Amino acid sequence: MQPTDTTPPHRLHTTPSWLLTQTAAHAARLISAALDRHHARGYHYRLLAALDDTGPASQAHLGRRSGIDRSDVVSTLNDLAGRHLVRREPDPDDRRRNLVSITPAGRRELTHLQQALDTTQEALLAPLDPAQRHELVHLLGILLTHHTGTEGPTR
Amino acid sequence: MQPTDTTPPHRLHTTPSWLLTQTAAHAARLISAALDRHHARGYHYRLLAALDDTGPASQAHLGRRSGIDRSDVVSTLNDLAGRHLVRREPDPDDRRRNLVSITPAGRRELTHLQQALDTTQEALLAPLDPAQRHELVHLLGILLTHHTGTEGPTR
DNA sequence: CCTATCTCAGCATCACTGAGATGA
DNA sequence: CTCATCTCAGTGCTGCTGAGATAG
Repeated sequence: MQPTDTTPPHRLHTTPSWLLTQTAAHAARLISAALDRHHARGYHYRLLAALDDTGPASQAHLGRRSGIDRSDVVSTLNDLAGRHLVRREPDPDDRRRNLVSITPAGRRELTHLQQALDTTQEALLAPLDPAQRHELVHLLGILLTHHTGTEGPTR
Repeated sequence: MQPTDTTPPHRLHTTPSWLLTQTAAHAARLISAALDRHHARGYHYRLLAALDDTGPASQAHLGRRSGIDRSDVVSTLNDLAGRHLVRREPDPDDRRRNLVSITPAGRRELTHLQQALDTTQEALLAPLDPAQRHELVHLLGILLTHHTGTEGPTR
């Protein structure tokens, strides 16, 4: 076995998209591990957070707010409702809709998840000083608003 | 439909891991679309690039160099070999191994893919000026080396 | 015996598509 | 009729695990 085995090719090492996806993959691993300890996945957190942020909403609305596909909102909500973390009721004003709201238990669970994720953010950004963290968030924000504005915002 | 429908929750808008994974998702979309026009996927490019960078190698070595799982190297190589972009031959010195090398056609294909990806990088970073691009690459590089050094390097 | 390599089969998360049923 | 909503089923890419066969 050669010693220089796991070195990534130089070509990739300076490619922005490579750095981006690799770093994101590491972040996702950290987050996935943290959520796993609470028997949750990313979608669970994102829906609970969206509900807590904006109050009860229809599923379509929730999906748009949390960036989760309409189809995945359904099954994730099935999970959450099964654990009594959210409540699903028909909207009296529009019977096509389900009005989804977070339960007290859901809010408690969200608090736990939030704490776990805060710790994870810290671990993720450990090697950066505050100014660098701010700069990173700033740059990513520019890219994200540019591309969400350019591509498919509503979908 | 309310006008403020697709606004992401503020909680997520300043979370580094959220920005990271969202931006990476957009990058992946762009890249996937670009590669699709050449009937390729990310794994195809990464293996061809690794082969072109480091010359013929065993599959296990290739997997480590390109960060692709041993299992996925196999099926991706099946694709590439089927299109005559790589050649697989038994290693005379170690009959457990396949020696994989890139063919001239593979090198041509890699050139096309590289051009498509270069264009995509440009589109991805469009809203950033050169200094900002450099800074982004710098910051991501710090995070990546930190976490690849901390977590599982060999695996 | 133990380890490395190659291969196949399967699972998981995230993202997405298509289609049907219901109701506005 | 058209459109939005909710739901189910299925696909795809990336990443990973387990197990078997082969060979060092």
